[in-house]
Amino acid sequence: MYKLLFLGTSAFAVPSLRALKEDGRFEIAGIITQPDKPVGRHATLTPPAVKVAAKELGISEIQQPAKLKEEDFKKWVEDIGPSCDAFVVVSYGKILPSWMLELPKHGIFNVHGSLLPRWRGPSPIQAAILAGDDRTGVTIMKINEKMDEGPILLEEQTAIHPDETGGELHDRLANLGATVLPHTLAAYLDEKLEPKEQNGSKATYCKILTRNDGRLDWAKTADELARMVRAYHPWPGTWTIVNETRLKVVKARAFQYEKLLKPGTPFVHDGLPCIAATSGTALELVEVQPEGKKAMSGNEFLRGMRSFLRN
RNA sequence: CGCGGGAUAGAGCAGUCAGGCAGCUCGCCAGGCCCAUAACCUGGAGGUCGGGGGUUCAAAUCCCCCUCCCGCAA
Repeated sequence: MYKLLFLGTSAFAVPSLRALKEDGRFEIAGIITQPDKPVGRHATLTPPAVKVAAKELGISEIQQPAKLKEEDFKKWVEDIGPSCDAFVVVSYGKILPSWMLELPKHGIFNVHGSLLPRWRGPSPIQAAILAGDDRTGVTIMKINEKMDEGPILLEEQTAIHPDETGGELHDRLANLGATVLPHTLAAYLDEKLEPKEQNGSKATYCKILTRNDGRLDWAKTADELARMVRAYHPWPGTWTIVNETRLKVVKARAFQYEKLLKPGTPFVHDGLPCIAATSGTALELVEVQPEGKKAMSGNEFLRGMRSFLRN
């Protein structure tokens, strides 16, 4: 059995953790995950998804260092690390210091949610949909000192469905990664697989997303905006301001609209709420969520908020 | 005690400030009209106004307490 340490935090990592745990070839010696964090309106201290899953799987050795250079943690990992064959990192959320890379016998491995070197960075899933890519996938790579630049063990492709949201693709890639991770890692550790260096000249990059990135910019075309709504659902979500109130856009459809309206102007077309974009395009608001309200169809939104019609 | 919005018919909302017949746009049911309808016309059913207490001749509306939902922020 290969001895592993698993580093992960969010839901994306859970299927991978589960797959390794349930595979007979590996032993999970411990978990490193982020500290419990205050979450939601009442700032309830909430454990990360990986911690919850680890407990379910009966893994008791769980480390949650706030900083990786913390004395106690460093001592712990330097003690256990060299006895491990490998570490596996899946959406852990912290950059590993170089001294950690040398600890396990055969290195540290990562599941990344894109076909590297395309979409290096922290939001590859949203980036792929936003860019209109028709294919994406997961990459199993060996971590080196540079972010997402390590040699590739395996890439598993999948088509992006035409209406697929970021959340849906996230879940599919999490599972896809989990199905290929155990045998890929085992093959490498068995010395049956030679990693390939990435072609850095083909690299593209994505940045970390915040809620502010979800503000719809009506100077773009409706097609771009519709892709953004799709890519950013449910995180970080997309929104705009209508009649001085914030309106989340959950689902939207782009269409051609020849009348000249200033970008950002709300109007009603075929009984549905729309907003003018640029280049003769407009976005139909299929499903929205006004602040303080639950999500509702565009139809329902119009029925109540008829001030939309004034514009 | 982080800031804020909300709960009224099956859905989305107005009415609350300033107490006085429970409303609007839809949906639903029945009928009519039409070559036709997600159109139009007529009629109808459907409400403990989130819950509890208080003030009042009278409370969706004013006062106190509680529950639940949501936006922001972190």
